[in-house]
Amino acid sequence: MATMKQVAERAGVSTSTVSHVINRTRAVSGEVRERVLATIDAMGYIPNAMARGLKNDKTTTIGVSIPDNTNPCLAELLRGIEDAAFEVGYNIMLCNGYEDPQRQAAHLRGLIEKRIDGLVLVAGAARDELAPLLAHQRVPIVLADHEVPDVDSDFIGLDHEATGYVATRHLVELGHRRIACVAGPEAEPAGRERLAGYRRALEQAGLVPDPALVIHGAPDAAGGHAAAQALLALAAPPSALFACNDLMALGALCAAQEAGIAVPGQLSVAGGDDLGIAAFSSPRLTSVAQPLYAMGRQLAELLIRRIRGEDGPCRRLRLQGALVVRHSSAPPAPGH
Amino acid sequence: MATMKQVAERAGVSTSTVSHVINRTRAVSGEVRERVLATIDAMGYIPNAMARGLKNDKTTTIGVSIPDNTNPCLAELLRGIEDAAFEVGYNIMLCNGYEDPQRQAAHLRGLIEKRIDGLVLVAGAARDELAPLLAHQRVPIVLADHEVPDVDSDFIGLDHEATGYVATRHLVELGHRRIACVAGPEAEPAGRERLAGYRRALEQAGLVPDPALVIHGAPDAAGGHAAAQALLALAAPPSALFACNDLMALGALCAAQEAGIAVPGQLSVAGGDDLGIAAFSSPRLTSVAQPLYAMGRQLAELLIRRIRGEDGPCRRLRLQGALVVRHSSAPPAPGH
DNA sequence: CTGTTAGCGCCTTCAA
DNA sequence: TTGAAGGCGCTAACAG
Repeated sequence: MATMKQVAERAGVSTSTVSHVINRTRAVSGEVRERVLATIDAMGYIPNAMARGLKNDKTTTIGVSIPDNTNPCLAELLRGIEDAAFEVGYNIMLCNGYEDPQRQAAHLRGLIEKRIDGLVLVAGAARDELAPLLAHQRVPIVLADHEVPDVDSDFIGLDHEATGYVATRHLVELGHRRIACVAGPEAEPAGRERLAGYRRALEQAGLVPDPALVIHGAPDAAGGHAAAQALLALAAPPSALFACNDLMALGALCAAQEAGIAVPGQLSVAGGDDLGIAAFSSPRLTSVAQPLYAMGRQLAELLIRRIRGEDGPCRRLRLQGALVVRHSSAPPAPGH
Repeated sequence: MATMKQVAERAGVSTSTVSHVINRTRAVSGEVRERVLATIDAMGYIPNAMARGLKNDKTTTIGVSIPDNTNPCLAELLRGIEDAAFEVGYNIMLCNGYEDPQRQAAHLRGLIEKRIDGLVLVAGAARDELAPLLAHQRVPIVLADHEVPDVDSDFIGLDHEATGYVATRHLVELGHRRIACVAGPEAEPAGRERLAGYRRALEQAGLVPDPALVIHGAPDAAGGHAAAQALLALAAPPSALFACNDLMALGALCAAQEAGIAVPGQLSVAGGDDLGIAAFSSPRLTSVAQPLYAMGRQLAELLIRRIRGEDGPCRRLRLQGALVVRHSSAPPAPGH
């Protein structure tokens, strides 16, 4: 692989001249400039970012630590980050943490060795193991969706409480009185907030939340399926159900279909992410769309602004979702 | 951020000693070793991979160029790559190419500047724009699933033809005679191969493929929905349908439900990826599971072996899928 | 067992 | 308008 020195020799100039024509950092005579450019082209010379970075103390690379890129929501977020970063010349180093503190710490260590300019952190797991690593560095960090108590980084998240509220209010307005909630694990903050929104909507409508109608489970299709199954087997089953995320909602749809319960005829279902596939489920799912892609973009943009030296107090942003009504929700059957 | 020189001064030794205790690359007296380790710890020193890489001419980073990390299949592949790479100390730089040659070329250029040790390329778009960039470098490359005519890289892909064959044969064995195919864009190699497998299964069963039963469309849920709609509106609609991928199959399920066609009662549906959500669609989807995660792992492992100097002829591997029968396929209704 | 030294490829004063 | 030279942080001969 050609080096700048080789280019310089071949073009009969000094390396500093080559450097300057590449970076347009000082005037170079037209003739010399052409010659240098020509030999760069002929040799297929491409600057070495390691050498450059060593000098300038930057890598134009940002790390992204997320629980699992396979989660459709995170995939969308990741895409937003990559797009925004690419537009301003940054690359993304992807790290799947799987909620495993050990693994996250190992990843972070690697990222610091490689001197990433900044980090987007979707901190699923505890941050305790990360603290010692971060102690001596000053890597700009933006937190995505999951806040961390004792840390003063910029934060952009979703308004989960509003999501639960909006979805549930929709069901209330349709006329439902017995509305269940298919919730994720109790330990998960996002799910807990959505559940809180669900409760607020009920209370506001003068309905007393029935504890039997809230079921916690794995935040995936299997969890939603199991929860819905349990709900439908109740002596007094709900006429509507809010699932804290779309995967659970889809699982609930599956359970209803298998139990011979018509959706939305006998059971209305609303989800909470509006995944792409939600628009084509059977029936099409009513959900609350989350601006994940936009959030990814904003995360990257904010981080890069910080990297470039913008200071000021930490930002704290909560992005709003938007209810999308489709065919899985309707007024309750007369009897209910 | 502390440097090795600072550690050396503080510990009262030379930088080479520090280097050697870090890399265990020559004997160091126990006492000195302890002292160095202690000050490294105290100062929170973390080696600079740029400097190290500049010296050793490597980055322990591999680039991954894929069309779109949001595609569930690619997300799974990506996860496999990241996992396998992480296990041996490599990081992943993610680049979404979106089938855009310009963008892919820009990404590749950036990756070369950063001197990635190797590249996993899922070459959606043309490789023509990449060739000039690669001309002067010798970056190990492994191709994933999409072959490139005039290139001699290792290749690991899926056996799409077999996928189409297996899914279709399953429908044939169920007793179906009029079997449609919901295919992706004609230009897409993977889809074309699956379609070929579909045809082979029909011919082998002595059935004459009816051109009216093959519909090309966008390879997503919307495309599958539209195709199924058209199929169901036919004077002589099919009693079964093979969708080249799960997203299309899910779209087809949606279209059938909306048309009041029972699945599998009046229409059997089989897909081709076995996405996670396929296990919980309504009804649960019969599909052909693809070993995407394993493929990602193998891709990374092979690439890293090449990076580490293993030579030998180019590998060419085709991984097999496995039929998963669920509730969307059944024998045809007596009338058919 | 330990230190000195010469680069890796690039940028950037400082001189000319 | 151009070149020479030093140094970014680290590794690896080469000497002791």
